[in-house]
Amino acid sequence: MKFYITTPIYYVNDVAHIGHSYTTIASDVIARWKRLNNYDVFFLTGTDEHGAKIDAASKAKCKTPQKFCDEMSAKFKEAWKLLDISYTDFIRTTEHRHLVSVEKVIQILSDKGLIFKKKYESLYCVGCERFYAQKDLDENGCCHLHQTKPTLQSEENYFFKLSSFQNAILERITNPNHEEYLEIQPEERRNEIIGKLKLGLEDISFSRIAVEWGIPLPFDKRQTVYVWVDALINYMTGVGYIENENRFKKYWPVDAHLMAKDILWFHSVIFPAILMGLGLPLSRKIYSHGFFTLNGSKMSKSLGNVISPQELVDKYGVDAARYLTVTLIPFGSDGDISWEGLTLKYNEDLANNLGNLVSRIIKIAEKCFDLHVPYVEQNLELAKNTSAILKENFIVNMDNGQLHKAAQDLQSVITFVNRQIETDAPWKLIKTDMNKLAACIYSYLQAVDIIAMYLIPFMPTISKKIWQITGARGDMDEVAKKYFLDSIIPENGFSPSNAQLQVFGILFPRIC
RNA sequence: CGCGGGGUGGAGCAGUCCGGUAGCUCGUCAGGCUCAUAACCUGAAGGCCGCAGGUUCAAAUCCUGCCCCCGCAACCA
Repeated sequence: MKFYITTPIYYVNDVAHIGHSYTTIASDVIARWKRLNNYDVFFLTGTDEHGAKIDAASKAKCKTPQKFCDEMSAKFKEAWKLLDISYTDFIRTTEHRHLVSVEKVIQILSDKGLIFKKKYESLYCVGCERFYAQKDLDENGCCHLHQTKPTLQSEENYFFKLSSFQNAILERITNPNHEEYLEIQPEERRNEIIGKLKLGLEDISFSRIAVEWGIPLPFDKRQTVYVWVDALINYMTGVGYIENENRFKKYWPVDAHLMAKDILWFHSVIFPAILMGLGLPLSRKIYSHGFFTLNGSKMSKSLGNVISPQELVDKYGVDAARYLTVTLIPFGSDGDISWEGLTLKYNEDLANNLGNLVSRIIKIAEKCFDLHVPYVEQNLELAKNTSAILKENFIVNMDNGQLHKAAQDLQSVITFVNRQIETDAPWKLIKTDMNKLAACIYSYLQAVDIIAMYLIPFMPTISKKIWQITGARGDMDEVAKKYFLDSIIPENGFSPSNAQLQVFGILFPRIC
């Protein structure tokens, strides 16, 4: 089975901050989870590089737009490398393969009579280089950003007959039985889209005359393709729409789009309309998450309160940074983030709970058996219970994109093991029953192995470290794939009796 | 009457569709344990579930009305 998942392409007028990181890490976690479940995953991310803003930004820095984009795009790649993002391909809208796709798409839509020329007159803000409706302006009729009065300008553009798709889209979004049902998560957002759709759709402009930094229309070189086709089509180019037909056939359509709520409308209305216009199958599912505020206020460059991937990694390490970013706020709703909150969660979930669990088990094994727990009996009871609890909750939550809930499931299972240790009281067994002690430690190791396997999507490196610490056998990914396929625990466990345990120091040092 | 989201113990949230002991994490307090990263385990205190009506044997949950907060502009995923 194939699974095609995407992040949005990020606009290169900004460097990666925690918002970009959130979407990208969440996608990566899901991608890794699907791989563990034996899916053939294609994971696409990339950068959006055309438009007037980029043109202006590059000129301000005395660079050509292309050079500017090369540098900014490279920064995103670096950030994703830092965060251990396992994307399959990275699409840039300035690449040749994309140019070819865009031209093709525009041509097809035009050939089908879905594109037409229209002259219109509207209020144009020179500073923003865009048109505004009266309702978008402030009480004095000025642009919010520049505080200047827009001028009345007319422009002749090519328009797309979006309006003719209204009913078709509505049907596909509202009817779960439709063969091309497009699921939108969370439900509140879905309702919002449906409500808006019912108000009616207007045809939208597909080209710009004054924007040079873009792809020229194949049939009118004086105009460039506007963002809708230029950006949304990346999902097609990325899997080989023109240049690799086999790959495209294999992976299309998109199974999951992740994005923040601001661009949900484009993905749930405009993109489906384009796809229908092209006669291609629609995407299956859209997950839209909320925005972050930092310490209660909006993230903004001018306030200087953005959090960069580098800062997060410096403070918590890659794996913890990934875990914290995607689990601190509920998926779907807006949430507030602060360094205090991040550190609190780090200490609770990772240092006190997960890290300490591994630590207490290994230390006792070191003390009593010199990291070599002898064969006594294969006690798999705890592992089976752990497995059963996770199987019931974690899997459902992951499939619904509820990453924070899946993480909670892991935490409660760690608590479950901690309780078992309290009940067994191995520190008493040291004095009374070394055989029982060995059996207990053996059982803890198996449970930890299972927890580690579920942890792989969130913490690809540390989960493997735990696998080594417990002396588990085999390539972790392979063992995990087998385990997730049939959820059977091997007869003598993942970490066999007499396995050589390892001491790695403290996995997650507490942070004050 | 623009659209949407939200108002639940000190904080942050779940529960609301499919009415019936109000749950989770953190914090606070008390106790236990000592293998562990001053960690872990147990227990307790603390809420008239925004307000007012209504339906019902029974409402946080359904209905009606009202109040308050936030997004739908902006350097943003």
